[in-house]
Amino acid sequence: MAQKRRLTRDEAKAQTRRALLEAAAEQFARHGFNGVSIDAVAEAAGYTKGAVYAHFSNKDELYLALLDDHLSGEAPGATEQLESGASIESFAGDLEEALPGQIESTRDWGSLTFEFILHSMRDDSVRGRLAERFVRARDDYAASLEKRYAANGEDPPIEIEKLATALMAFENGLSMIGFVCPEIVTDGVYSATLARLLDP
Amino acid sequence: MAQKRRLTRDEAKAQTRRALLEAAAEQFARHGFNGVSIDAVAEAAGYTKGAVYAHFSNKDELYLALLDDHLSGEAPGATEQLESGASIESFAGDLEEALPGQIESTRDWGSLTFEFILHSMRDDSVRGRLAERFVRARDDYAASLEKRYAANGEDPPIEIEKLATALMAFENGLSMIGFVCPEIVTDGVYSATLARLLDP
DNA sequence: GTCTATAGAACGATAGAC
DNA sequence: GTCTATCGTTCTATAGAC
Repeated sequence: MAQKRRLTRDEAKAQTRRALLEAAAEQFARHGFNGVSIDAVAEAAGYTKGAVYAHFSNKDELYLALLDDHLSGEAPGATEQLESGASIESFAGDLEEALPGQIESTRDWGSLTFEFILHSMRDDSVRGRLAERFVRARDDYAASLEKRYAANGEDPPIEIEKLATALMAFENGLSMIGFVCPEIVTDGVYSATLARLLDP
Repeated sequence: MAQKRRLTRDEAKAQTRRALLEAAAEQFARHGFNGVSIDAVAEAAGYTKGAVYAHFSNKDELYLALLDDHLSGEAPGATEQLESGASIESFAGDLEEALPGQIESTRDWGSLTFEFILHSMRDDSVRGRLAERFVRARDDYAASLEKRYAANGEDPPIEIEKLATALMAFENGLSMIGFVCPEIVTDGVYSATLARLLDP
């Protein structure tokens, strides 16, 4: 309660909105769209249903607002490291070390993404928005790879865009498997596969 | 109505069960687990709730039965081809050709799978059962690979279990991306990556 | 007549909307 | 906080196979 009267009405409104969206993100990620009630979102944010309906006309709109938020935000990426030009082995090893923690820390983000993917299979407008984001991610990835190989004067083993797609597929797939069945995602799966795919 | 009175009780029961499972598969794929009521499943199959609860103790069990049904019917996939010892390139090429059709034909199953995975992330007993299936699939895959390399007198580029996990991750991830954003899953991504990963 | 798969009403809980 | 809808589940009655 440092400043009790420093927020204008609009600021307070924006703050409430943000709190509701954050709470919704966590709840949706944890329990799924249908598994979450407006009540639960409101309560998690420290408000009541009334606040939710003051900001979003219904549950679907809340969801779409969340999607937009999600899409404009940054995906957790390792791009800088890729471009740094460190050896493939050390790069892959670093990533591997970070993986278990990352799976845990990005669990919400990941399952929210999966939630969106699922929705996108049933709603074409959602699918389109998500697809745009995938294309952008692929292009970013490809650009990083390009830089990396150029800096080292090496040639990629597979055409660069294809390699980027393959890496995205592998990473997403591995994280999906890791959620369900961590016992088969043993030490070294990630780094060995990455090294194998990236090695010139 | 060819034969009105040729079904024994057991036959009728089995037929009902099959009809319920088929209806459930379609409904779940189209609307998601939480988006489908037991009533809807029953009606789609031409029965009522009573029939559903006579065959499955609850909604989760219905879902699990669906999973078992699918997984047991799917096992004979690319396995024989893998073991046949054909060259990696022709093997990968064959699979690639089959891919677009497969993505389309398994679209329903794909979204069901994701639905299941998401569900399993939120329910530990479901997660455990799904994880068992993943382990078995990984082991089967690894055994096929083992046979293949042994037959050709070659060595796998990565420890065989890790390779199997990586392939599963890649395939699942690629099919996921293909659902949302087919434009980045260009021709050759699958076969080139597969060849790269399998090449001794 | 007995048994049981199924129909369908009834119940308690919970949701979204306002 | 209320109102209405709907859900998963349980329970009971019944029709038809044995």
